[in-house]
Amino acid sequence: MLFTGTHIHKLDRKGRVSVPKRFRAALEREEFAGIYLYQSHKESALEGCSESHMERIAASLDELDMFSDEADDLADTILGSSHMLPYDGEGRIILPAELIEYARIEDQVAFVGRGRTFRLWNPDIFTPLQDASRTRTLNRGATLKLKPMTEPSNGTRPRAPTEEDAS
Amino acid sequence: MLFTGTHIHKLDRKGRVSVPKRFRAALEREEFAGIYLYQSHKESALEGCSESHMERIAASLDELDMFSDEADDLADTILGSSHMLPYDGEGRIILPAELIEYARIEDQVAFVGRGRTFRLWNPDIFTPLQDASRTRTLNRGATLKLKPMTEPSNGTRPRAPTEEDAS
DNA sequence: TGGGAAATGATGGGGGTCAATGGGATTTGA
DNA sequence: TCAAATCCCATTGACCCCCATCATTTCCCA
Repeated sequence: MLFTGTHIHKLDRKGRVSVPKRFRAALEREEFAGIYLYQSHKESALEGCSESHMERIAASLDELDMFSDEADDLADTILGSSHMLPYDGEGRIILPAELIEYARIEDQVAFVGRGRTFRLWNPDIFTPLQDASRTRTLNRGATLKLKPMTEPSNGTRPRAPTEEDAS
Repeated sequence: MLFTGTHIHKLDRKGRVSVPKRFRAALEREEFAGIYLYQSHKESALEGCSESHMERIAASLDELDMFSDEADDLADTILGSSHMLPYDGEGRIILPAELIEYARIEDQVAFVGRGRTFRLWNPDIFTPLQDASRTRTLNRGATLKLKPMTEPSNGTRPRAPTEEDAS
């Protein structure tokens, strides 16, 4: 299952926000009923993913040289600052104050699908960035080279940086 | 199965439009009963595809360097702006207001087949473009080089790698 | 081959259901 | 014992299920 689309939901005065039904559906096979969030290191946004994806990240970090600066930094920024957020009975999470502040979220939250992961934004910040993104894509004449069809991926393949099928 | 031909359907006052029977037939093996739509970067049109095609797009993005600017932009413009639209019992979808506005659709929608994908247009905009494009093709004396046939086709073999783009 | 019947696809619209939201009550943990 | 987290229930409005009708095409048989 993929995370797609942009869904804008309200942050209530208790700091709760509904996770879009479509995203919950994409996660319903997960053992943990909830999501993981951590600060994006590049954007004023939050990165979100499933428990199994978080395990994949941890496994990838394991493979980096254990004492490299890069592994240290990634471990700190991702694993160290990640929050495990369970749903309440209505499929909402409580957004920790630290994350609200980091992403400069006010009364609305945009859930933006990115395939295997998603991001949370203040919609007022995201919308202009998305427009800029679209313009750059157009100017760049970017085309996406599609992979050959394979059987439906279940996302369990470790993300080793291989160069296979560079069609 | 391929998407072929141009089919003009009516957008009703609830914002619904029937997906052409031929297109639904091309998708009937999909797990998700519906289509994906997103804004074309190049045209005043909407791009449409199947769930498995969207999975392919996501998988291809996964292979680009995860933190590259280009992958980011494509994720925002395709995955972030895509809409997953299920059929109702009669094979119709609800066209989101955002997409209606983007493609300047009024009371009719043209579904135009493009092989593995298709596009949605306001027919008043598409028809003149189609005429122009046909004229250009004729003047250019364009020919299409066909790929050789591969083994006895019974339709069950996974497709050979293609270079088609996601524009 | 023509015409009428039947099947199928497209369109219109009513109403029930459920996702999103708000807020009170209860429990938990420091 | 207080504050925060969780549970629970109410509200509302968008979406989806259902059915009825209309338009085409297909089929069948004279």
